[in-house]
Amino acid sequence: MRADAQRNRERILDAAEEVFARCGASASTEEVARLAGVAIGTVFRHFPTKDDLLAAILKRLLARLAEDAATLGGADGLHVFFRRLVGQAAAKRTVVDLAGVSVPAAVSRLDEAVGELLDQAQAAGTVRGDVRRPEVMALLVSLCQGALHGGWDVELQERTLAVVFAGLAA
Amino acid sequence: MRADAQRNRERILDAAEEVFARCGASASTEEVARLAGVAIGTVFRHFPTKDDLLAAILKRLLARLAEDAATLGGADGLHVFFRRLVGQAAAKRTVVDLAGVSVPAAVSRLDEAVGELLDQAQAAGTVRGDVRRPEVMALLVSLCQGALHGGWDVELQERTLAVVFAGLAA
DNA sequence: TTGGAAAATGAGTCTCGACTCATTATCGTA
DNA sequence: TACGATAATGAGTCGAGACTCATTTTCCAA
Repeated sequence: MRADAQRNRERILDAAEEVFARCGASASTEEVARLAGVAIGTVFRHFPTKDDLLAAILKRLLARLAEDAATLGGADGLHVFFRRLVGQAAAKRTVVDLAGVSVPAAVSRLDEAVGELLDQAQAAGTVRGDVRRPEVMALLVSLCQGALHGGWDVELQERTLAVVFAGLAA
Repeated sequence: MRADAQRNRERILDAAEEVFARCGASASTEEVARLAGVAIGTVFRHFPTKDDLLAAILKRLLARLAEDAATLGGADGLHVFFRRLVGQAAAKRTVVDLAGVSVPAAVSRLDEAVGELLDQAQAAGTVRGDVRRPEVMALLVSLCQGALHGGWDVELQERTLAVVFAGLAA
């Protein structure tokens, strides 16, 4: 790949991440091109359809989240991760919006990272033993959706998470 | 209002409820008109914009939910309501989709009904005393969103709700 | 029964956004 | 440097869906 093409590809991904984070997946490709400083045709050369572009940034975001999760651990790693993710949900609409576009590999990596955090929390006794990964992911996703659509303030978020944490511990 | 106008208004509302439940708020007004058996112009005569139509059915749905909640009560009324609502979330996309369209009065009636259920559950000791209405609503909304976008099966739903119920009780 | 107001009709307008492609510009190699 | 391959450009096409309005139909009160 030529150097200019490589450079533009990066610019487009960065721009797309910002635009979709701000306006959700319904933002126009035109807007992405404008922010990236390239013509609309260039965006479509790199990503033949809008879905391809969405999939690409979703993949990046999920990979970043998995990485982030991997740096956490110990008794309350899972709790920290929950709090962090839910707190960002409103700002990063993208992850939350994208029920349609799926990136199996990236999702499963995140899934594993969360499983790891869960194992550690259970070993430390912060989370009871019969809780399994699927419901933890379900709760995480639900809370992110809820936070995004509900516009929670910090206190409500904390109170809501407190209930869930109590449920995981009880 | 003339009799035929009244009749068509009802037909349109019923059709809209079904169409938006099936396809979400992005379904076209044309589709609603077709199912209602009226011309597109008739829909716009009754509801000048698509948002007006969405607001109208949202109002009906919320009123129905509030009514439904009012018939429940006792120690596990809140729990039954949660299970019922989350179970329907995937089928009734409409309520869940509609972050944008708001119908304050209808929402606050639902809010009150849930508050009533919460009071009774707390009186019965099924839910601990320091839990408040806002986080209960937040959890309810989150779980509906999660169930819709995640496509949960019955077991996952039950396991997820079990964690939340434990958190409310603990 | 009938006159006119209210309502319904549906082809047409308008906007918006995804996507195309002929043309022009840029890169990297020989 | 020169040249062909690769990439960028952006005006234009296309389809979809919200909304309009001149015309026709239906209702109902006198």
